[in-house]
Amino acid sequence: MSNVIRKYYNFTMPELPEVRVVVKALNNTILNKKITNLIIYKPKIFKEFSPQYFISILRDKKIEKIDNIGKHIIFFLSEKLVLLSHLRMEGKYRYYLNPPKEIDKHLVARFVFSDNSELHFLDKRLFGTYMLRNLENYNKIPPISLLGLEPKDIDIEALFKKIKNSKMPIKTKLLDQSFVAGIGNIYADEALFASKIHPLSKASDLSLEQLKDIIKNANEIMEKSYELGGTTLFSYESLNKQEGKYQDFLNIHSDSIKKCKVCGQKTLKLKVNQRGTYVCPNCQKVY
DNA sequence: CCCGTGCCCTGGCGGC
DNA sequence: TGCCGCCAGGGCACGG
Repeated sequence: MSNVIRKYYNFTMPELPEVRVVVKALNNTILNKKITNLIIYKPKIFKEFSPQYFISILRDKKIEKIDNIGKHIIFFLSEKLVLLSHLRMEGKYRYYLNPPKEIDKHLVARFVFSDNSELHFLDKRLFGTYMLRNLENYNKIPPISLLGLEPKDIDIEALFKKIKNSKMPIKTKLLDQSFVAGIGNIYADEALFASKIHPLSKASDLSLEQLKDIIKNANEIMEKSYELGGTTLFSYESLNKQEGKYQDFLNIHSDSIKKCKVCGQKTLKLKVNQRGTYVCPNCQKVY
């Protein structure tokens, strides 16, 4: 089988539970603080406007609320300003009451607050993004307007209509944020494993019941992960390096899981849509 | 419209 | 030990 990958890597990125953990921590930390300065070290991730514009418009704004839609972190600021933050693979936040003098080499930007505490954004690969929006338009234009609903909110019947004619593998659909928001590579694998459905199953070949099962499992798995502080492998950390505990509960998406926890047979690592994909070929059937 | 491919970016790893 | 080149991936642009 040509799509069996023999090299093993352990990478993970923040998905919906991890983003929710970060948002919760931010709400507990920087709410109502006023930004007095923004210091940008890596301008590349500030999109659509110049870094200077970000600095000038964010200065003196108060952080009124932080929320997320799918994997996007949304900072609601005073004067109807909205700042979108996407962590992508390796973006992370750290908060300092007393900021260190030494600058981390991966430091992208420092938000300096009026009490002299600071929120730092770090990103090893500079895949993260910042975008500016306002309260009126932030959910009416991309990227937020393109997002589907999160598994907990989604209408399964409507979702089923979308895959009726889709020849794509079900895993590819689960990773499509306009189909369902928040599922990434780990939880797509975990949800499909829990549902005993092979990731390469053609989306149109699944029944309504099977789709219902996948979304229900995805929601339950991500909810449990959120309660445990998310999955920490290598790349992800919540605010201030706090680690999640869900990695202990992963059933398939890990290089260290060599044998299926259910049937004991050897697990496989495949590529689906360019994404590393873990599967139990015995438990997970191709439809 | 739907789908597949390639790009972005750089740390870390395999290979020598 | 050190250096080189490849690989990881979420979202988007682009082309068929």
